[in-house]
Amino acid sequence: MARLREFDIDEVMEAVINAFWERGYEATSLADLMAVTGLQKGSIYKAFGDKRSLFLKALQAYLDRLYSLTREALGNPSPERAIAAWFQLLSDTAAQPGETKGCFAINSLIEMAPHDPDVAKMLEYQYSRIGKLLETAIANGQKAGIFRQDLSAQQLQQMLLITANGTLASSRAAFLKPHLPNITESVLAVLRA
Amino acid sequence: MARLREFDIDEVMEAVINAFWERGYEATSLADLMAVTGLQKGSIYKAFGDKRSLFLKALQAYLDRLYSLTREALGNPSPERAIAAWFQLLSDTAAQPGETKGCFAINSLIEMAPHDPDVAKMLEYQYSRIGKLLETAIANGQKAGIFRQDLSAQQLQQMLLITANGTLASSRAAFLKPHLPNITESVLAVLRA
DNA sequence: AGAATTGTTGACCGAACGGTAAAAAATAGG
DNA sequence: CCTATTTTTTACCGTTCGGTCAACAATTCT
Repeated sequence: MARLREFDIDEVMEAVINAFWERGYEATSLADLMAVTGLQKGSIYKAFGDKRSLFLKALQAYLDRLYSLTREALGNPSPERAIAAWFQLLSDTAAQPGETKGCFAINSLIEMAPHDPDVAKMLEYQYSRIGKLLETAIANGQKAGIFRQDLSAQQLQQMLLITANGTLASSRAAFLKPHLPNITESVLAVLRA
Repeated sequence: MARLREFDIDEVMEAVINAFWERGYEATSLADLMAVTGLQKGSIYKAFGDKRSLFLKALQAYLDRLYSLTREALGNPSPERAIAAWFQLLSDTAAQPGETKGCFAINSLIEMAPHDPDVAKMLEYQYSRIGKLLETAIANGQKAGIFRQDLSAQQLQQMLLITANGTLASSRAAFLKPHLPNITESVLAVLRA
């Protein structure tokens, strides 16, 4: 009953995610967003609301996609392969050769979580649901006798989550990227019984 | 032979460090810096140059102080106590109760390292010199038979550095802080032979 | 064809940004 | 006391910021 949208909303969202991912919220201006999307200011506001709303939607889309991929990886019936696949997933998204985008979630955690309750809540839920998947995989490994049992599944899950955060944070620095490939095998060595 | 400065330059630098530490480079305006220092714009420029120069000086001062404290902690003759003291130091600076400042170095790594070569170089050197101290402490523990030897001192050092990064990054989120106290003992458990 | 509705465009807004310069104030030496 | 020098203050600059609005274009239904 009216004029129809001229752009693909998913394509635009993808471009927006990449922009915020690379430069963060503060350093990404509306002019930048116009450039990467090819849209005018008015169209962006009509479709997504103001800058902050757009950012929150972009972050949520990123988190959902990452959670979905995490579930696939950690769903591997072999606990060891599940953990390895998960770390491989993190490396792939965070440390693509030539780029230093890191992880949109970690970047946002550091830039915004302390001062933006909405961002903090989104991330808290993300860590909660991923932590559950991780703990299950670890507990499976312990039951099978493959993983060490002197530390609880919860404790190991917390440590792996922190290590993952470290990997993702470190992938923002070109000079730390060479160290990252070793991490997966070190983590697995540490997990083994 | 002229008018003398009315403020203590170290006190002002301390206030500037805290401001950039808490909110990052982009989100800290000159108005903010004037507020926390009690100085006028002109005085800031006269004493430290423009905003970027001031930031670089603040970051460098922070890095030097943190390196000095790290050397003390890792200088403990007991390798196990050295590592424990170092993690305790990181916790103390990053996770003061009620605050979520994290680590100025990690915050800057994520916000600026990918786009600011000067910041990247400062951090690269910082990681290099701290990595050396860490590797020495680990190698000492291995020679003494206290630490595991199936992974090289270099590999363990890389993993501990990444884990430290994860701890510091995670301390920016209030909801992750409860997990941090367990990390030190987990790390030590993982290091032991 | 015309009315109603929605998307696109581009000009525009006030506020905040980082940065500058000239004037005023304060010190030290002659 | 006067001059030279440096800091402090204040007003001001051009630019960019996020955000708005009215005019125009395009589509669907009657």
